[in-house]
Amino acid sequence: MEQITIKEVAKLCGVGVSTVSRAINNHPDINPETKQKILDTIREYNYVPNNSARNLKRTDSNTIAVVIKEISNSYWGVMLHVLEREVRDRKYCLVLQNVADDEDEVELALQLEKEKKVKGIIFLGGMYNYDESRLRMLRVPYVISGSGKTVPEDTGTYPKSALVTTDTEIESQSMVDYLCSCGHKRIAFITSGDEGLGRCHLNGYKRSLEKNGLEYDEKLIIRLKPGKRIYTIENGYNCTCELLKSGVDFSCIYAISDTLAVGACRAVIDSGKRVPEDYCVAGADGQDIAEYYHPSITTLKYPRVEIALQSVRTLFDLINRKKVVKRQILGGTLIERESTRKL
Amino acid sequence: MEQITIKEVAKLCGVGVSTVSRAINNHPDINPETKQKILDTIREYNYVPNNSARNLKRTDSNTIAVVIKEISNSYWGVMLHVLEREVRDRKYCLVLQNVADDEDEVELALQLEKEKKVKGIIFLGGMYNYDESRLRMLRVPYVISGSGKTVPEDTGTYPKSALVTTDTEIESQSMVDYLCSCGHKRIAFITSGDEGLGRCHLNGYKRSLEKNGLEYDEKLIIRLKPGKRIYTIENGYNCTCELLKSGVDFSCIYAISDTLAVGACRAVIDSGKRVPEDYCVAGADGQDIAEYYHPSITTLKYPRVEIALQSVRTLFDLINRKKVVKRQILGGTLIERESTRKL
DNA sequence: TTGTAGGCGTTATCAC
DNA sequence: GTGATAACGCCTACAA
Repeated sequence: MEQITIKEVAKLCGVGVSTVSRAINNHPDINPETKQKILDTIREYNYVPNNSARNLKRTDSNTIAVVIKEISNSYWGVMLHVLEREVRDRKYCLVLQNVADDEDEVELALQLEKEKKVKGIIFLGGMYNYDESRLRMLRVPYVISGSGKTVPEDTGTYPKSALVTTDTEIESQSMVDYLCSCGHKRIAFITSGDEGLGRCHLNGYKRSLEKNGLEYDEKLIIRLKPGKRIYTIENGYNCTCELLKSGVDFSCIYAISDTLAVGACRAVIDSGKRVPEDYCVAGADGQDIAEYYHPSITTLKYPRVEIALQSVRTLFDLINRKKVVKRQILGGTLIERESTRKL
Repeated sequence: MEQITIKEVAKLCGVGVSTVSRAINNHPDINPETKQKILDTIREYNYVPNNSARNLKRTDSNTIAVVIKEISNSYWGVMLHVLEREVRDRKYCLVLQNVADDEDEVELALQLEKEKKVKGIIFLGGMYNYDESRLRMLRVPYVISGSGKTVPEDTGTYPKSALVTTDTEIESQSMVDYLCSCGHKRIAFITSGDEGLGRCHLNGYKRSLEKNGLEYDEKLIIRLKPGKRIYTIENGYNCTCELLKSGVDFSCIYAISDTLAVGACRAVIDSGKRVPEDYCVAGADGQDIAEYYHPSITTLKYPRVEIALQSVRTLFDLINRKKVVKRQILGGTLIERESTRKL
């Protein structure tokens, strides 16, 4: 069975290629009968238009690209779901592009733009240490969603980019503030060892300690090695086990993701201690599991659905050349649950 | 800043387009100096080849497509991660295509084949009620991974497809067998209401009851409405709450995913009862959370990494026209944990 | 309402 | 080694 092209469909129907094209693309100027006949033939011979050829010719492709840092992270789940739905509601297509830990998201976005003639791009995760000059080369609008600190200034007539995210540093600071207010003086901190997100969290942690007049102790900081799959329960479990074994004194563990916090809880439980009686545990990001774990886990609930929603809306505003807010910082909500208590 | 094409690069360097093409594609017959000069110019002017045009011309694109039923399901996490790595190790690219609950995966695959000239396709999830005649139209090799019951017979010279999965029905049956062996006589069952996976699970459940001489009671069956995001903790929680309120008599809950089981556990706990003392809970699929939940959850651990690995290997074997096993059924492992006990 | 022809950006096949 | 040039499959003026 060979590749069937528009030409052959035309021949099969005894019409010209343009007529077939018109039938496919719902152009108005076409005889309904011819159209029906063509559509039937297409069905019968299972003709599928070649999108590469289409994109080569067309200026608009009605597709939105989502570039995701480590797609295997469960954190993106709902967000992807929302994005998918919203984009589909607007009659656009979605293409997903994973970017591995050692890949450059901007480079991939540049490719995508050329290749798929995407109308816009949403960056999910990463985007801390990007090359701004490369980023400027993107001619399509884009939104940095759920991470990153800023977005280049506009140079053209219309705004081309926007940021929709939480402020990691402030959020982490508020969590540590809360833990301090509970009476904790030595808070172990599980964070990512990278210079992007991990650094922001750490800054927030340090700031809070300072504000609360507590001493910073490097021994309480656990830096997860950058590399694949940092935010796993297993990681949280293992490093907490080590911490417990190390004999370092602490009364509370704060992890920068709920999955890590789950691991931390289990490690405490397995060591024969209790949460929160012996050690308190707090997480961040607000995944479902924090709510349903036993004990339920105190966390910072990031407004993920809201972020996803605003990202799509903002992207379409950019596409439609409307005014947009360049930096939307959405606040998280600190949710006290069973895993923490006042000392 | 305008789109720069290969033509302009050629002009800029004072060479022909074919020479530029050779430089880009690492062809051997080219003067290293010219090549360097071209590469420099490309860098300077930020030329990015248009992949649509490439794909139009090229016969091979060295990309593998993964078609995923509901990508937002956390179950796929590790598998995606493995696939990504394996494909990259073989110097191929990966494109991800989500397929929503109401979309047809085969249709999307057909598109992908034409558009991206993919060398092969891996179907993740779904693929129970596909249109076999459409599936046969795929000319590239494909592997149905982690789900589905069978794969069409080969018609051509070389095998074109393969199946790598667990046997859902048998797995579910073995879990219910186990629960029966613990002394449970009334096992509530949380499953998906669809005709694919949900049906297979239900068959296994029924078979086991029969084998163990137990009566099937429709009141114990909770069918989650097909639609978006079935496998959420929240779903498991809500339907268990209802079940508990309904007053139906049972001693054990078996849910077809670990996330559902987590929700079930929490519902039991919130109702003031204990797991496993008052109600036993078992899950299936073997996600991390089942191991780290408190209590840890008895589950069927599907060999997800193994399935992903075998899927890639098999796909590349198909691509390279090697012999392959058409149906690889990998067995799951029943892991007894804290959430169940002998009555 | 329909058909013809040119071009989109690239690669491959030729000559040179 | 290099440079024209013909495809690749589609869309869209423009002509009929």
